[in-house]
Amino acid sequence: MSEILLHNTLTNRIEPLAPIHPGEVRIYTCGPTVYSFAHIGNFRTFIFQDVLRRFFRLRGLRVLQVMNITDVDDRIINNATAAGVPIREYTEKYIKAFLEDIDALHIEMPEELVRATDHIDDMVVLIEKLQAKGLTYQSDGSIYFRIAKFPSYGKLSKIDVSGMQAGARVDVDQYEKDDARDFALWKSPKPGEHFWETPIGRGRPGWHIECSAMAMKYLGDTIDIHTGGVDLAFPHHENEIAQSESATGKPFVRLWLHAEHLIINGQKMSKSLGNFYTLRDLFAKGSKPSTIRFLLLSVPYRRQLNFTEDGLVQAKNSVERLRNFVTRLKDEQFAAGSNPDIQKRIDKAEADFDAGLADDVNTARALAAIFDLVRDINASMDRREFLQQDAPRAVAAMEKFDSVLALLADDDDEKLRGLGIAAAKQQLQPAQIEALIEERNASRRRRDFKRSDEIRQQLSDSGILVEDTKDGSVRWKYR
RNA sequence: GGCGCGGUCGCCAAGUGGUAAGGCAAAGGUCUGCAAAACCUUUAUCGGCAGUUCGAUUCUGCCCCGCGCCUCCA
Repeated sequence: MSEILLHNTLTNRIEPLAPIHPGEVRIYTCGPTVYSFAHIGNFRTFIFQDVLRRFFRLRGLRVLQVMNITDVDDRIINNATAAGVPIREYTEKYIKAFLEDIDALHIEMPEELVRATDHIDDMVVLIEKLQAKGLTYQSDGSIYFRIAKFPSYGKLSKIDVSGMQAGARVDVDQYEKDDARDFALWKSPKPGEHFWETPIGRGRPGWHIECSAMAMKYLGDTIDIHTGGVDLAFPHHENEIAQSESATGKPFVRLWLHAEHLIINGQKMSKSLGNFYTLRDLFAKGSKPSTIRFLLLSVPYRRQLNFTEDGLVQAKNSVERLRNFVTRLKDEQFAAGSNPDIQKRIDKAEADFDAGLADDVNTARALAAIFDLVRDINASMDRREFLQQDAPRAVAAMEKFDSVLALLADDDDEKLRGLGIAAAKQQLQPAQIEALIEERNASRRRRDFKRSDEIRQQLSDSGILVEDTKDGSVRWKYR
């Protein structure tokens, strides 16, 4: 097996993965800020890191992934204040929604899902460490990190910050800073605002310190991989580096992986353009979870993904093809024996799939390997060259692929129902469906095809596809 | 202006210095009572110009176009 290569934003090169702890990859992922429902772009990033961790596991590596939940920031405070509830209460519903969303998309739970507000003490300790080293200063009760004390500032994003001036396009944050580039580690409370009483004063943590504190607490001073959306490289990740490396004197992260953004019909997603979608929006409009997952993972993560209606249709049909194939493998009867060529073919597909993912998570290549296999095996089944012993092997290969892709389980309907979303057209109960199919079977037996076709049409109108198989049995599924 | 990404078949998209994977869609066939599924066949010379080379879509330069970041943002 080839070594796993990943693009490192820090060096702008493709580099081999070399875990610090042999056999275990430690990953920190910037999770959602729970001031609202996560949008579809967020999930592009989360699905990327899910594919990444699943691939590591397929390779036999252990994964220790930490994802944070930012449950305190300006928007949350403002919204909670407006709603007249404590921030913890305000964020609860969005955390719950987030968990439901990732479950619907088959995104695995990280080993540690941690909330910022549960780690205030850790952040305070880290800030104190920076204070002790003389890297900070106070202003109006807030504590800032002095960028000038960290000479390599900018190394991740390659941004030359020397030209940044206060007032220009830089948020002066309504506080007095010595240098526009400096960022807040700790913010003093505005009147009426929620605050924590700590040794470094009253207030709340800055956004960047939370990730540094939690990442190092759970993963150590130097972590293997840190992921996030491209927009986070500056300033968020840059600031994480400055804080963490100043505090420990060690490299903070070995590999920085940044997922490109998703755009909608060629335009940036934004509320003002009216093209801002949450997952639930798309589900409500009829998309299946598996469709979204396929679409979001089908384009390699470092490539911008243009999200379109057309793309949804294509993704849906592609998933269908994969599922149909597995159904055929399991349902069809094959002649006894095994075909050595088939095993070779499967081995090749597995090797290609692995090589694709090992090449900086090239999901397009990995998918091509699968579709190649699907076509070849379908053809060999048609030619009767595919034998009984081959079937379980092919199924096992598909399951192996699916341990990374997670698209085959036909549980879309169940997931949607779990979210309280059911397609309006699916009004028939399973018992009614079975009854109609039984009537259709009877019609067919007496060759009353007019009646049988009527019934199929009726079911079709309710979103149910009826298929007659070669062996005479009939099966149905939601479309 | 700085930094970065991209422009490959109708759509999505991989890829290599020696004439281009895969998926979706479309058309025509095979199969089917009809469908569905599946299979077969058909459909590109890789934004433009110049250069390097025996040979470039793949390297270099310039240009055009799209997008992102540089301020909160996955």
